[in-house]
Amino acid sequence: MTRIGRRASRPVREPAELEQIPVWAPPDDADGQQAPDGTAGLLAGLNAEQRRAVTHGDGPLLVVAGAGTGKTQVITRRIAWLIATRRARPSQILALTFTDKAAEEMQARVDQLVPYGYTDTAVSTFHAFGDRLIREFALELGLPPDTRVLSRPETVIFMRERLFEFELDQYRPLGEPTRFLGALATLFSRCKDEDVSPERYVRHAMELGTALASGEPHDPDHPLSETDERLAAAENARRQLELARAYARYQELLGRAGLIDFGDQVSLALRLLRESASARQEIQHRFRYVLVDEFQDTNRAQAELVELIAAHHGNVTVVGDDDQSIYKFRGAAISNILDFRRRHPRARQIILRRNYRSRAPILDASYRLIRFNDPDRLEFRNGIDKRLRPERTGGERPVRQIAFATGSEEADWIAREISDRIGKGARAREFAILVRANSDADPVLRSLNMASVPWRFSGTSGLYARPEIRLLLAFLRSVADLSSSVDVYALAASDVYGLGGPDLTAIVNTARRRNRSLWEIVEELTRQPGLLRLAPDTRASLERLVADLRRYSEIAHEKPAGEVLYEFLRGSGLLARLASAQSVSAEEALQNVARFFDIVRAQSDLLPDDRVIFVARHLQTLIDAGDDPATAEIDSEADAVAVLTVHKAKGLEFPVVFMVGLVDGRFPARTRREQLALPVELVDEALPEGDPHVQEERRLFYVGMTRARDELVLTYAADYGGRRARRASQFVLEALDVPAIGAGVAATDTAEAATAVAASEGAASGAASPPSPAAAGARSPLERLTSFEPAASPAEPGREPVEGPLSLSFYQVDDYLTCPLKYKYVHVLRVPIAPHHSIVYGSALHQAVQEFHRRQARGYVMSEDELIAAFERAWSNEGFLTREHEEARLAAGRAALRRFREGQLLPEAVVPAYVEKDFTFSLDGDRIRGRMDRVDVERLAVDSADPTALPDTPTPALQADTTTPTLPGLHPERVTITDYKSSDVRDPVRARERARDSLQLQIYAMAYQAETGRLPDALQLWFLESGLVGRVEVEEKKLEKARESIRRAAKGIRARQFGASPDYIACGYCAFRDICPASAAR
DNA sequence: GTGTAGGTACTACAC
DNA sequence: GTACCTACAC
Repeated sequence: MTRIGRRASRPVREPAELEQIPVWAPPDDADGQQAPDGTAGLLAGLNAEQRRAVTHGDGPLLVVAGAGTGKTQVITRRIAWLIATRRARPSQILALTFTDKAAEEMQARVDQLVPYGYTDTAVSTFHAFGDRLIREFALELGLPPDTRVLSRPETVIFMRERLFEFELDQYRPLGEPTRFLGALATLFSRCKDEDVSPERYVRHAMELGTALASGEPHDPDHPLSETDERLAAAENARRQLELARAYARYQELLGRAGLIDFGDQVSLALRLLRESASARQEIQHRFRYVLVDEFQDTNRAQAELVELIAAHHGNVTVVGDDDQSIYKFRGAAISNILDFRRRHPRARQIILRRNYRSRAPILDASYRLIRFNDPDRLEFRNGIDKRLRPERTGGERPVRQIAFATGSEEADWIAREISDRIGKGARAREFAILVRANSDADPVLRSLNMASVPWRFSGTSGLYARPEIRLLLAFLRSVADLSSSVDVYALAASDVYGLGGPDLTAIVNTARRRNRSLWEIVEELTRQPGLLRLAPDTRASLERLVADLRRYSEIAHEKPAGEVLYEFLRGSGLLARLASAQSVSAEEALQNVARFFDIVRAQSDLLPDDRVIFVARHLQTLIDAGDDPATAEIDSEADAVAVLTVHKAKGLEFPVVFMVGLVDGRFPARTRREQLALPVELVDEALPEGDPHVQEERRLFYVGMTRARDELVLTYAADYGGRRARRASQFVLEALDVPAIGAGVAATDTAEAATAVAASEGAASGAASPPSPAAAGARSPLERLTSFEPAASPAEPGREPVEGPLSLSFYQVDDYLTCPLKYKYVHVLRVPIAPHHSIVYGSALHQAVQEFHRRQARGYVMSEDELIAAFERAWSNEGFLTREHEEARLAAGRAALRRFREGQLLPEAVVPAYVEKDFTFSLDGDRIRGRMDRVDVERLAVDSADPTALPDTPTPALQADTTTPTLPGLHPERVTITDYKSSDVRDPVRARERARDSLQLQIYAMAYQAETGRLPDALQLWFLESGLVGRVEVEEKKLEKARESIRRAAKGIRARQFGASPDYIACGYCAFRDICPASAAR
């Protein structure tokens, strides 16, 4: 399509001038036929249905446009047609899309069809459109004219800064007050998607409470008893009210600050149309035609907005395909499209069936698959036929499924296959590899690298995780706070200074031993070289590190953060190194650095002060709030294999598509409940008859399949590193119409995988014959990959295994088992870390309780004031989020101690036999040491000697009976070991589970046995905040498991194996996550 | 059937 | 940490 006409010099006209607009004649049809209204060119090349859709006159129109049917053509040509036939001036047309990218593309196409000067049609995203309305009518909405829009991470920071202005209890645990902020932000955003106002949410929550009070009759079939059901309902009502009020407060605080969030861009526009009659009239009058792309992905609020704008004239065209609705998780209401005709009985419906993209076998398989979503499909519900008819015929290849033994074989095979075909003349850009989740791409990318196949991966995050950016962040944090040893350590150990080995260990250990920060020690070392014996090159690097940090700290007071950062990049030689390296990775790193600079600049602009100390802190808060931009992508036009998620692939097409990792649990992904879900009563969406999650996953699979033009390959493996063999995705079976082949689908080696390929290619349906299950007996790759094998990670280079006995505390064992690298940071390198508020709180509580017990042993009962004074003496104000947070924790601690003291004053309370009891015992020649909080030794009455008869309370109702004679074979006393916990456990079941799984308690049991020759009877965790106690009996089986864990840790520590074992959760809580090269956090 | 232990995954994307 | 599933014991 070529551009025609020239930009009109005339200004935009008022509606009254409409009739004077000169008729713009589009180019004629190629065959010379001219339509009477001069629009033939616009209709050229369209099929009959498309033409009908484009030339639909007034009134509602639903265009059901399946994959590859020319949907965008229809919308853009319809816009051009409406203009060309003078049904509307360009500015009277509103076209709405979801993404900026889609809006841009559509605008470009409209520009090609309509001459310059006529293209002031509003092609924009819902959000951009809403934003424009909000600003135009800011006065009506009571907003300042310069309202700023907060991104999601920014809303989290906004709430964090005002955390104690919310009335929260359940959703602001003091041990981790920010824990639910992300979930709250999601919930509030979902409310806006679903057009639920704070008032409505609060009303709903109140009604839950009233319904409870008025007493609904108990359903005898309900699984819970009447009492339990009432309790659960009351708890739910309470929580919902807490959430609803938090939502109302959030809106109130935003309003007060003159800010809005993304959700508001639509919901406020909606409110404007609802509440201001004049604004409504004006807007309805302004837009005579409304067109919506991807209508199946609109949420409730967006659909409502469209309805209101078009309510007056009903000129609304929606284009979509219910089978491609894949954004339910962000509010897409498939009922919008399913119910369109019910809401608009006069609506015309046009179905586009001709598919210009895919060959017949691909369409057949896709259709077979999607039919499994019946009856919850438009086709079934409205009794229509929307099966796609292939326009591209000939040269068909069957859809293939290929099974592999392992994920790496799967990835290798694909890489080799693509590489071979490129060798035979294919272009890399003809291939796409679709994954369900971004993380599924890693093995594929590795294999493509190995096969030297160029690729581009469109991840949407990961910038801050890049090593070059982590280094810059560590630098900024170091300069902002020289006492941050973790960051100074990361900087020292980086390539820039190259420190390491025993010298660095010695330096760090000195810092820890002398209770000083790493910076203080390195700084002292340059002034007093005699402090430690160090290698000359270590000394030189240290001098440089200290001089640099001094210099940068100095200029950081004068210059903005961006300049300091640039100085570092230049001064350290990093910039030169990256710029001169001729590798793709260096180029990428450079671009990532550039991107990071943009962020530093943009965020600096928002702050009242743009110097490092403020910018560094702000950036960290932003990262903690979940900000995670994409990494740089070099040359998106390059000839490379596209590796992308199915979501990202929507709207694209490729000659050859591989869908990988197609196993149960990955695709379909397993269902996960939202952390805080909007109550179903507030969601105005009819439930489908089938499983909504599986249906959405099936639609996603359908979208993936229909990206393929000529060839589609579905692959999966039995072994993705887990212990269990994986089963093929049900979707593969549905699409290819093969019976389920159950577990053990994988071939045992690549030769067999190749057989599977051959079998697939021969079969008409493209189905593979099920390969034989993995050979039994021998250790499977599954086991080899996942079993914890210290030998798997190499010992520290240049270090001999530790000779002689180790001395280990429980914390050392526990840290090693969590992650060997964490063990190294904490116990070998001993990098000093800033105290966490939970540690401050826990240790103050402990100290107060222990003092109470010590005095108690001497016959003195501390008064409440004395106990609390002891608590406050042990307090330190480090690590708390805010002053309010610290106050809240202090108050919680005082309350816990009062409760604790009262329990101890009851007549049946037990006076502990030992407190703070140190121990050491030997296990396989290693020394295990530690300290027990509390040991109780109770004399038992004979008839109470059955320990299982004891109640689960912290103060067992037992009478000490000194006259009871000792019976042979029976312990006349009952020994209980207690560990006090300050963590927030409010559920007795949880308390017991925690005790059951506690390695610490098992170690205490062993220690007691080693010292006294007998095992204790019970072990318990005492949660001071709730007063709950989780208790377990001692069992040999558990003890042996605990010994096994200790041995495993000891073996690894002895061999100096400190390879990281990154874990999603453990990394998230690790103090070293910001500097750890292996961190899996975020 | 019920309880326990062990294994697994902690999305997808955008304004 | 935790929700959920499966296998297995009783």
